[in-house]
Amino acid sequence: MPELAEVEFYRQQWDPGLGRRVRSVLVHPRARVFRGCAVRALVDELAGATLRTSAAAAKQMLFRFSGGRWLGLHLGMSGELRMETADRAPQKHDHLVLVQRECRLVFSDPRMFGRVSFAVGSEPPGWWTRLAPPILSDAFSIEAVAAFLHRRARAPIKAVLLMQERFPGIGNWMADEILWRAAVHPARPSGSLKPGEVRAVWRNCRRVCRCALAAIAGRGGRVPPALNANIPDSWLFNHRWEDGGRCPRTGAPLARGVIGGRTTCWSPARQKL
DNA sequence: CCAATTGTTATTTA
DNA sequence: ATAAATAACAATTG
Repeated sequence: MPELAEVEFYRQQWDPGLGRRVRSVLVHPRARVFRGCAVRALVDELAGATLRTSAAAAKQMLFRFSGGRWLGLHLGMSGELRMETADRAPQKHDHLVLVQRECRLVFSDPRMFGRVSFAVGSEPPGWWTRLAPPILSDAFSIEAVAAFLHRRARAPIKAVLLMQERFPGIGNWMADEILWRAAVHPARPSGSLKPGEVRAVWRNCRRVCRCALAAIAGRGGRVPPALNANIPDSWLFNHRWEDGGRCPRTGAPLARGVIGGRTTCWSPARQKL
């Protein structure tokens, strides 16, 4: 599930643990989410460390602890972060639990497409610093987008929007939302977009990221009651899975199909091939 | 039993 | 050789 704004939402779930010491670490060490991770070192090094800061970028999260310890988390398809009371025992899919005095910080992921990583050092790990420039940064320029679409000219625009090396944090629903707003059919070859359409895609990448962060991750620490409770019905988001769903702008029926290997929803009335 | 799922990556195909 | 398409990963739900 988690894309850019959901990842930021889940990052905030661990905020109650900031500035507090980790007393012990509970893991399911054989779980797939630990592939490539030194679980033993993670458990030994995080026990006794204090959670200092956290950050989210793209679909990644990075938690910095005292002593130059870094915990990286990716939520995959079904991951989530929760804060639980101190006495609550880990559930079946709770692969990593940081036990603090007042609460427990839980990473849970039933399908285990997510990932845990751990590193020690004075600088953030390379996988973090090498992430593509954020869509809401100046580096995400229309020129960079146009060049990227040109290089992937034969691939459907829907598939290209899912490429994290240029569109960090965009996932299936955000890609559909962007193309719907830009009035571009998801199956269009990227190289066939006219300059005005490239501009519309670029602009709506930024707009959807900004609006999704405001609606899902909240502002100034105000956390929404439920993950997607604040998404307006004027978005495609609330209609894309409805049976007989209709385009909020035209009222015409929505279409669904597999494009770029992913289930895709679009409004044929707005988005023409 | 079959098909579906808001992600990523290795492998195969063109 | 490169880019695009496909399969695979795992668990759960309808």
